Amino acid sequence: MATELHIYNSLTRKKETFRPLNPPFTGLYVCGPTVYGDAHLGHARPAVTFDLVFRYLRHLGYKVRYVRNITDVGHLESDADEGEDKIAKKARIEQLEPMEVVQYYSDRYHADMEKMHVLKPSIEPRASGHIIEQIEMVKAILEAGFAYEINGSVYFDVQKYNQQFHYGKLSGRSVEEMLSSTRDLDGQEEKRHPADFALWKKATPAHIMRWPSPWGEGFPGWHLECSAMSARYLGETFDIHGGGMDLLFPHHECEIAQSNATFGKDSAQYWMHNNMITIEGQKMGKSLGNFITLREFFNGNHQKLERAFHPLTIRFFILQAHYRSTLDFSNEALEAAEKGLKRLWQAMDTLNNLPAGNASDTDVASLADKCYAALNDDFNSPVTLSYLFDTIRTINAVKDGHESLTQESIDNLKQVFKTFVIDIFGLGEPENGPSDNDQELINGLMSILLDIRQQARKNKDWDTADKLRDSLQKLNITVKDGKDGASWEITK
RNA sequence: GGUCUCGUGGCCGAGUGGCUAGGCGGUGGUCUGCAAAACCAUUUACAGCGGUUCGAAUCCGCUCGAGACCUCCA
Repeated sequence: MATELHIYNSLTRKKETFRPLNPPFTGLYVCGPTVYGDAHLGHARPAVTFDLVFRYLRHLGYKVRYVRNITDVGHLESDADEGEDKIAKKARIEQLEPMEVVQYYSDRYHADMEKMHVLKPSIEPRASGHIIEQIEMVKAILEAGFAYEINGSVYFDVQKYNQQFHYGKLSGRSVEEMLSSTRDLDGQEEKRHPADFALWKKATPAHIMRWPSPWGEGFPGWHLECSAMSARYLGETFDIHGGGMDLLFPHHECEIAQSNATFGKDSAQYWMHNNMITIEGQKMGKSLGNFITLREFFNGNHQKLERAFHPLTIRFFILQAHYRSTLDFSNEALEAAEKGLKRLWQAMDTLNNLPAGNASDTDVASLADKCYAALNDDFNSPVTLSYLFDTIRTINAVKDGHESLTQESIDNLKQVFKTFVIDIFGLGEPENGPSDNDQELINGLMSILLDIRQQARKNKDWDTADKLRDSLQKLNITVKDGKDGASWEITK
């Protein structure tokens, strides 16, 4: 049973015991979104994955500084010189100021994240706010001799770097391979080597987002921002760097190179990569155009969606798979997730009203240990959930009088469920219903209606009873007849 | 073409040398005026072929299939 946290490190390709550099402080950096469109399901994966990491580390007592950037500049359409900045392109199309685009989509991103119970990071820096840091880093790399300037742009000299360091250590590639396999792209004649990448790009006259620099007006390269901002807020070396698997190469490989070129050492100890979400067996991504935005999931407004799904269903769906596995989207899978989540919520409800017995038939004390062991094993959320679901069977058995639990056991379970479901998994049932006053009123009215219906049922006046039930159903209120009278629930 | 990952029951998904996660669906049942909901029980599996082993879904090899990265992508 793992009592210490183990993390799969992409850099070493194995699970390692987590040992922060300066406990209890822990630094976590995750590559955030480029805000030029609404976030889609794929974006939810790293957000939820690293939200779990953030929550769990905090739960374990670490003082976590979680930095997740917003890319608002420097992210080119292609790596070639002629590439257009994604933000600027969107701004041009929509006739907006680039920062207007950034603000608009950042706000929407935040709203989506909040609905999915993704906690805000400790710091959410924007690339455009750290131009100075990036210029300083370019200077340092130039001084160290690992970059060259040409026509107002600065490129990282991969070959030279590779003589002293290992370019490709993260992605398992060699520079020689890259030479032979790199495709020919237009506009690369400036580079000395196809694998070289831009640290600073000269702005063409048409380029809107530009800043002065020692090399003339331009803008920073995409890979640079994460290196500069992580160093700024977490130091030259820090604990965990996360992101999607598709960023492993070249983005993270370049980050490692930049850090080594600047500071002579790797930035992050542990590299974590979440796997992709697929749709019909293929990666869901911007370039393939097969993505469904989170908003579309929330309102059901997409051709491929049979209906809307609650934000927390999306969250549960993601947590039900291990973060390093691909996860295939389908309506059926989401419906299954929705029902599973409901079962979880219902059990927690049941737990609050469970009658205590004199003895416990089932040992529930080990539940917490098992859950911790699963999470300590590289954040294995699906196994943790399976333990909780096993326990739900016991909870229901107690409710039905088939088994019994002592008050102590029940309190223990309440604590464990709260800890894991709400605190760590962030799956607390939302109370987005009416305010307390309104709720009291509704409860009172419902109680009157159900009384009337009960009376009708007693009189075998099925017409009245069913009419009441059907009318309430139209208001999305489901009446459930049970042994001890009827209960109701607002569905939707 | 290169690098890598993966192929688990109707579906989604864990596990990873022996003790058959879990969810959803299906089926049977409890409850019920009926229904719904809920609950209980139950069902089928490890792509194929070889090898290692007392024993493999789990290790090795091959075959077939899928995907990711190599270009922007979470």
